[in-house]
Amino acid sequence: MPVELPLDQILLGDCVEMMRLLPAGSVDCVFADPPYNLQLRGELRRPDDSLVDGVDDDWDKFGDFAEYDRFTREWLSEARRVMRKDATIWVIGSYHNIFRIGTILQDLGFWILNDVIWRKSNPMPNFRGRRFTNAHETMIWAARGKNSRYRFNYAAMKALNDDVQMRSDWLLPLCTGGERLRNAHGLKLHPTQKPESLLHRVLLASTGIDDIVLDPFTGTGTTAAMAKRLRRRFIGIERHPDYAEAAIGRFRRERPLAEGEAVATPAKRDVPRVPFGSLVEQGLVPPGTRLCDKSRRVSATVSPDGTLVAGSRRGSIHQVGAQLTNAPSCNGWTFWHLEQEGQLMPLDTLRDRLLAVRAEG
Amino acid sequence: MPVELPLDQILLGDCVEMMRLLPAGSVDCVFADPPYNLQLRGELRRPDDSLVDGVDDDWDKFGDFAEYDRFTREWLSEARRVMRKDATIWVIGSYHNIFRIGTILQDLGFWILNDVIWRKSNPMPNFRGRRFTNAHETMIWAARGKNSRYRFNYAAMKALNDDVQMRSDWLLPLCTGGERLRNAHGLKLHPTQKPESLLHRVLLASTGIDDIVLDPFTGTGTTAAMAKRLRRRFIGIERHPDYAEAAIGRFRRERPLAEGEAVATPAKRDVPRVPFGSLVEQGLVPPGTRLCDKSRRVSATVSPDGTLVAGSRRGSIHQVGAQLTNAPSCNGWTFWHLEQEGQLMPLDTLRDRLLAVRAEG
DNA sequence: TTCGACAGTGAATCTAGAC
DNA sequence: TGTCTAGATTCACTGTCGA
Repeated sequence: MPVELPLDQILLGDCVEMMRLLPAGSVDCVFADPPYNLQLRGELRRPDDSLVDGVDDDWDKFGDFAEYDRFTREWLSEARRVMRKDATIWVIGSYHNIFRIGTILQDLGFWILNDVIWRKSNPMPNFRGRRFTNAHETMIWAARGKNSRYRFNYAAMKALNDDVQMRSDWLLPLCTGGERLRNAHGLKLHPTQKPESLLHRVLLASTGIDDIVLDPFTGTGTTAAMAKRLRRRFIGIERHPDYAEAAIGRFRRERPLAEGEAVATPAKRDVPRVPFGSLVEQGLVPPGTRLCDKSRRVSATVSPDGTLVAGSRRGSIHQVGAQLTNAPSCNGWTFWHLEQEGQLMPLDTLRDRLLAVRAEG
Repeated sequence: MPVELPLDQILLGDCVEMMRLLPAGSVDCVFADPPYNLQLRGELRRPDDSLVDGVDDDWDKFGDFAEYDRFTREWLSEARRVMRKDATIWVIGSYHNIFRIGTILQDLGFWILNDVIWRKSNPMPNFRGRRFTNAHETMIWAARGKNSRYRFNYAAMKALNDDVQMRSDWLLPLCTGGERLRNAHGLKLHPTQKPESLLHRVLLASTGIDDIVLDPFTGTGTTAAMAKRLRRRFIGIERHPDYAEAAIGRFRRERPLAEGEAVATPAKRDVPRVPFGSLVEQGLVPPGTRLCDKSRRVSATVSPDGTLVAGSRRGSIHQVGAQLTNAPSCNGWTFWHLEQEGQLMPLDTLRDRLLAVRAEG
């Protein structure tokens, strides 16, 4: 058994084998982004006929659920051994694998603290229109055991979120632009590089300065870079020589923030956007309601999906308003009115009411 | 075996036993809000409502997970039997139980379509400041099997969301105010009554008018009420007499939307088909018209029989479009454009016009 | 320099109906 | 059950190029 921890290094090799070389109870926090076990069946094209570059790498191929479960149990068991009693672990995944990971975490004795939703501000759309846009990924945050006295930097999280408690859903963009590592041909080096903002928040929430962070699936080293920037210590493991090399270079280039430097970058405020459909769903404008314009010249009926119907016309509040008045465009929020106690009230007013209620909550 | 389905009824009893009485392949959609086995009032109850022995913190013991898993496998297996081949199921839960449910769904052969996040606009804050505010619940939406040709009302969902694709994260408020059922003392009747807006969206997304919806854990009957309002058929099961009674009363009081008012935006596939030839016949696109793509890179001439000719190529608008772009397929309706007053207009727009004229005539 | 048009792209389990 | 084909299907953002 080695007595020294390989701090601030990225080890090349299989994560289970490499973790076996680490002493028990030696790390404060684990962040893991394991293969998702996507099962893509064929090629997918965008409506403009361009090809989607899907994840078809060998490292994401598993025979069946049993094989994936075995793999998951193995690396999670080893990670648990390496964790201090009060350490916590983050695991990120999608619906393909996250349920299996959550189950195994619980079975191994981890104590789930939160499931945190990474809401992507710019996800890939669903091109075939057969499902909801897959616009999020799930992270499970768990302590080593039920009685762990884990670290949660409550005040830092609150400060980061305009002085209200940080919620379990985080709105963050994908890793794009200059942050994305590319090879000599300009192609992305890794198909699933995570954004720095995500790891920044994870480490800020659950670790302290000089804490030891382990990432058993380092990839291109986003965790490594953020750990160094935030003055945490880091141990990385990566099986792929190309990824490991890129991560090592990235880690070396990264500069730690000056000691004591403010590290809280405020969260991007979620701009409230209210589709007309929300007013319908939430009962402020029930389906079947009759709307009319200010002068009661034209009218239309509200459908359950928030469209208006007027004779054979159906469409959004804006579209139907424009059609009925033969105008090129129309602001349905101010055009359409609701009768309440003999008074006509524009939809706009109702929307303001919904926003006011939300702001209170 | 009964020959008649107990439609628009709420059955009092254990959901597994009651589902056994239903014929296989008989329902179109299942919505289930199973018990979480949270520790309420210091008691931990098993799925069969028996009290867990000993201290009140036993949920982490493997034995209890095993018991919950057994219960979950049982009711999900029975639900699957009752589902039509193309039916879908929704299950809602939190991090306490949703990972186990997701794993078992997959193991039973269900095919996950989305995990949908209900983001609560007004969640309960975290009082101890030891975790992130638990501000969401997770729903899993799955088809009965991998090859199910399930229903997804894409156009209705898009309309509901201001004409952009509905995402997998939904912002909706908790069930409060007048919607919340209360007993004679003004106390809430059910600890986790779901908001009507949530079920409104679920049913609008995944069912059609007159579809049969099953809710094996009816509780106070939000699914029942929304099914009736939206003119779906309903089968409910509830074990607790107080809840069943409340749900039955609520279901009886609920009024369905008028026929037609319950209709949402139809899928484009369901709109009457217009052959391109009829645009030619009716003079909207006279024979000899020159069509081109959006960027005017390729062009073709319209024949009297509605085929296109480009050099030596002749065929349907789709075939010629595909050939000229070397694409495996092509939607001629959106690919080909007509020049009108210097502007390029897709054939799709002309088709919409023809349909509108027909509807009025 | 600035602006607009256009092209490119991201962890994706992505068709339906007739024959 | 398979085979064939008509035709349905995208959002937010970044970067480049040309005027």
